Amino acid sequence: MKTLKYSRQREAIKACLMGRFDHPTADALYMSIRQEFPNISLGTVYRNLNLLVDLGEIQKLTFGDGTDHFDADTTPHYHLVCRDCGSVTDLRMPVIHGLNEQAESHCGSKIEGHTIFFYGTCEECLRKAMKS
Amino acid sequence: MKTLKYSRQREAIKACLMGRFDHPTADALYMSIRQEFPNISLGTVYRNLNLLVDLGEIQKLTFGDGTDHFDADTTPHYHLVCRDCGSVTDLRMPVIHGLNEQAESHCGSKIEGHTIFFYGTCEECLRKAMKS
DNA sequence: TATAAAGTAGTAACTATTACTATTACTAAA
DNA sequence: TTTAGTAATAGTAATAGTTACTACTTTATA
Repeated sequence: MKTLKYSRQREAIKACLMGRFDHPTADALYMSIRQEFPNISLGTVYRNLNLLVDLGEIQKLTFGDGTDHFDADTTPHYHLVCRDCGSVTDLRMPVIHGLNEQAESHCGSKIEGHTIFFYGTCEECLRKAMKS
Repeated sequence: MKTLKYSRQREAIKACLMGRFDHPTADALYMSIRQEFPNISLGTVYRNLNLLVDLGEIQKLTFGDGTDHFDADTTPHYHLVCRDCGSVTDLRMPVIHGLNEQAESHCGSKIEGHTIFFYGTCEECLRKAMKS
């Protein structure tokens, strides 16, 4: 089996993601990290992000804007996607208790997890719309 | 403004999607429709699917397997994605009442809708796993 | 240190999707 | 019914996001 070996790039990627709460895409993260590692490769960013997802240290968010986003917070929580500006924000709402079990009771499948994405207009865009 | 004009291809795409419940991708649908329209173009399938989505006649499902799936059922319902075989099935579970409002009460945003995807193992894959 | 294995940068390749363009099909009015 | 106007199509090229490949570098171990 392949044993994981330390890499400065991977640590930087992880640290960078942990330091921001805007659920960046691989490319957005790449842009930030280039300030520290000017010639890091986009492929390295993708490879490490996927590796960290496989290790369960971060999670990938896919919701239909055409690109994957990443989140360093792996505790269960839900997201709001703004239809105006495309931003992704955490909802400070408690997770729905027993939802997997509830769904399972309606079918013969084994359910292990779920995702919820809410769609609407974020606070900032609402404020902007007010002003104009 | 552009007025919608009848097209046999669009009707066939819509009819084909309404006739199946496996939430096909654009390409899967293209394969079926080619039996009726041997030289329909994949671009035509994509364009019409997106048009039908914009008209609210079908919905697009994006959940992280890399390709979009389509569903002729636009009434609110939730989906199960099988991690084994990749199939997408409808859950016969009632929608969670007042969930958008509940989420809205936890933030200053305007929420208009949500999607839920459950992940696990579908009935068929469970059965197969039993046997082996 | 020397060696083996994992990781990287840079680039090419791939996949899903959209855009473009010349031609065809639909629709409504004459 | 023709005809004129416009939407839709087939076929192909282009794009975006992501993954794969390869020669070289870094890390871990003895």
